This record gives sequence, structure tokens and C-alpha cells, in this order.
Amino acid sequence: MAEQEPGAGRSPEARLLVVDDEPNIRELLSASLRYSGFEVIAASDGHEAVALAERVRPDLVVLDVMLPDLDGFAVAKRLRAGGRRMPVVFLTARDGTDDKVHGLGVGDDYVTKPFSLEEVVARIRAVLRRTRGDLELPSRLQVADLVLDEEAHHVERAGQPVRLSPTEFKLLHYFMSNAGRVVSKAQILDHVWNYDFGGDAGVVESYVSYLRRKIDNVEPRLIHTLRGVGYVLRAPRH
Amino acid sequence: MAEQEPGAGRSPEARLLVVDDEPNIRELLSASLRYSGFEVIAASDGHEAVALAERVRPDLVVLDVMLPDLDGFAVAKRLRAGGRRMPVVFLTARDGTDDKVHGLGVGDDYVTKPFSLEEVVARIRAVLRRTRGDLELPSRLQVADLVLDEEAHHVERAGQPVRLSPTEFKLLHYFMSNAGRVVSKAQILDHVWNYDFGGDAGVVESYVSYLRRKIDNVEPRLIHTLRGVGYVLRAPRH
DNA sequence: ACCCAGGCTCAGCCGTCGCTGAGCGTTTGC
DNA sequence: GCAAACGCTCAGCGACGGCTGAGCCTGGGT
Repeated sequence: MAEQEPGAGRSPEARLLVVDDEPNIRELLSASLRYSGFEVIAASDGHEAVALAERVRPDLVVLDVMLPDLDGFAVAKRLRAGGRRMPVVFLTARDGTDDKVHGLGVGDDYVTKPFSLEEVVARIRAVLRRTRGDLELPSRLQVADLVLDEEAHHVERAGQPVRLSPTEFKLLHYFMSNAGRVVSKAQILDHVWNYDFGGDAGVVESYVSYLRRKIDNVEPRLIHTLRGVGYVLRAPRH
Repeated sequence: MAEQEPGAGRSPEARLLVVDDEPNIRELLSASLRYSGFEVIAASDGHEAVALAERVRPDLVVLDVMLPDLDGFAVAKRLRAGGRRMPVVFLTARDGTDDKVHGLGVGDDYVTKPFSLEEVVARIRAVLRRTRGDLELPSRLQVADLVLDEEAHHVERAGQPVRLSPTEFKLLHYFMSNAGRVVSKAQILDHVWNYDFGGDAGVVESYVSYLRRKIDNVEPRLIHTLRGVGYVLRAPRH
């Protein structure tokens, strides 16, 4: 279950409008994005979305393609009526219908369902960074001599580049954005794995093991196990 | 059994609804949470819970998953009918069914039965902190040169990091949140150990011993024994 | 059609943790 | 001053949590 996140207290990074008709997904996203530091409002269908966007002027819209009333793309079109800029991150099913995504506007992006929270947050940040030259959002995370560049999708330890599989990368990214904070295996599952993942926490142990082999095989060790609690990524001493 | 606690006299931190069909657990929780400074009302089944919540509008619900009438998740759903926000801390059995908890309602949290009171209070506070931007009840406790950082799950004495087992950590945390106040061995058993723990108070002595060895082996001594009464954690008076 | 990388599960091993019981020292009460 | 109660420490055990290597399955690329 999702627990602590950064971003509390600071003024919101941006205002988001989340549009999805499934209450579970809508709530999952809203809560999680709020805890990530965004201001979030939500709508459950296309018309409500258009009306709300009119009033609250969000910085970005997270938009399910499958809506009961309007097609997601139709919603996007209306949002941008009058030439107004309105970046959109689409949520789309993984089946064949992705073809329709080719209709993306510039600056838009999409995430396939089922997604992981890490993925969604990453896409949102990337789009925001692009559309408003928001350099404040660092695309580069660093802990000791471990560096992860999000934009370049590049990781290196002690100056040596490291090849990571997608899951390994997401896991490391999650660790690094929570450096110094203990994260439980349940939290990791919630953020790094897709929300419909049914398996148990053993898989987290496996991937931590892979990660250690690839990026934590030199001193100082950065990934620490806290038995019965979780993991921390941190430089020693502090 | 639980005795005195902080929070008496001050205005309640929040209003809680406790839902459990076992009278023992219900009373244990209600009493303990009251002494922790919460306003508490209780219900023994799902329908009563929904009806009560309707009337008294609690800030948070502590909800057993196994109820005689409604499933705990069903109750949660009804509590949130109409899109109302209602944070929930679930109480769930430790058997394999934990999987069901994963993936439902973000912003919620859960505690496995049998729990310790420390655990429950901690989860409740964490959820409240999140859901109402109740910023930064400091996650850092300090007494003299002894520091416990909850978020990082890190302890140090005189600048030196110390490794503690989970139980040692919980015990120290209990001491530190009650710094300057005498706690009896019975209180410690009630708060730090699971409520179904059958053993005797000897185990507390053991763990106090371990703690002393790890974090109280330098001057000034912080953990003091009051024979026949209990223990206090406090910096020496000057 | 094949191969390979990636995702996941499983099971055995190992270390640690939690608890108990015994022995010993210290304090208290008589 | 003595005995009983209380508290401290240590050793030992059973059990559990976490790590990792092996293996299966899937999907994508050649």
C-alpha cells in the first residue's frame, strides 16, 4: 500500500487534471500524484473533464482514452479549442488500439494500462519539463558516485556506465528518488510494478539482487537491507 | 493493560471510528487510542460502522477486514460513496490473504493482526499526516545525543550510527516518545509487543539489556531503572 | 523459425531475530 | 543479617526473512 512520498509541504509542482471513469484507477492516480507533490483534480467522463479544465486551467491533463461518453482524443481536441496549449498524457490499453496513439500532439505522451505509478509520474514530469522548459525538475539523480540520468536513460556507477533492464531501471529510479528514506517491499511493489501485478514480494528481492550485482558491487555499498522493514538507498556516514 | 498516556487535556488530534467485531480488540484499541489523544467512537459491524460514519464524520476509520456482515472493503466503499474522502487503516490477518490488501485505495494503510499498539498509532498518524497535509510532525526524535529518525529508520548515539533489530527499534521508539515519563514493563509489553504475546515481562528486561549495550554504553546514561516501577529514558538533570 | 533478453517463480541455504531459562548480582523487606 | 524478590546478562533453540541460482515462459528481434 502506498505510504510516504516527497513533496509534502512544498507548494505544488503543477496542477493536474486526472480523467478516468474507473473510480479505482482515478483514486489511485489522484492520491499518488498528490503525494508526489502535484495539485490534483479529477473527472470521471469527458464532458466533466472539459468543463473542469475550463474552470481550473490545469497545467497538464492525464486522460484515459476509453471514456464512457467522449473519446479521449475528442476530449483533447476540445481542451485545445482556440489554439490553447494543453499537454496531455494519455492512458491507453495495451491491446491493438495503441495505433490510435499516433494522433498524439507534440509534447504529449502516453502510458499503457496497466501502468506503474513510477511510469506515470515520470511521463508527467517529462512532459512538464518539455512544455514549460521546467529545468527545475532535475532529470539527473545522484547518490555518491551513482548517477541516473532520466532523460538520457543512462546509469553509471563510479564513472562506469551500466546496462539495466527496464524493471531494474525503474526500481533504481524509485530508490534514488527516495534516497535516505526507507521503503518497504509493499511500497516498491505499489510504485514500480504495474497496479494489477498479482505476485508476491519475492520478485522485489530478486530485482534488488540484480541491481546490487550491477550497481552495488563496489564500495561503498549503497543499497542496505533493513530486516523486517525494507530497503534504503543511501551513502554511508551522512 | 494500558495506563496513562500523553494527550489528555489537549483537544483531540482527530476523530476516529474503530470497527471490529471482537470486543476485546475493539476495547483495546478504543482505550489506547483515546489515551493517545484521539477522539474515538466504535462500531462492531459493517452496517453500524456505515451508519455511524454518516452521523459523526470521523477523520479516519480503523477497520477490521473480517466482519460478520460486510467485508471490510465493502464498508470502505460505502464510506466513500459519493466520492467522499475517507482514509482507512485496515486490520488484516497475517495469513496469505495479505495480497488482497495490495492494490486497493491509496492513501490507506493496513496493519496485520496481531498488531502492537505502537504500530497502529504510528500508521494512523502517518495516514493523517498524509491525507491532511498535516505537515511534519517531526519524524526525528532526540534525547541528549541520542537521535532516532523514523523515516530513515536510523538511530545514532553520540554521532555514531547504531544497528538495531526491529524489536529493539520499536522499544527505543517507545522510550523516546515517552521520554521523561516512567513506563512500566506491563505498559511496554502492551505497546511494543503484539497483543497476543503470551510470555512474561522477562523479555522486556532482555531487550532493555540489548538496547543498553547498543545505545547506552556511554555517558551520560539515558535509560534508568526504577526498581519495582519501570524504566525512564531521560537526560540527566542539571 | 529461431534465439535471446527480460520477467517471474521456486526452493534451498544462511544469517539473524525473538524468546526462553538459568545463573548471578543487587536491592528490599523482615 | 538473611531471605526473597527483582533485575541483568548470557547462551541456546527454533523459526523466519532475505538472498540467490536455476529454470520456465513470453515476446520481440533477426
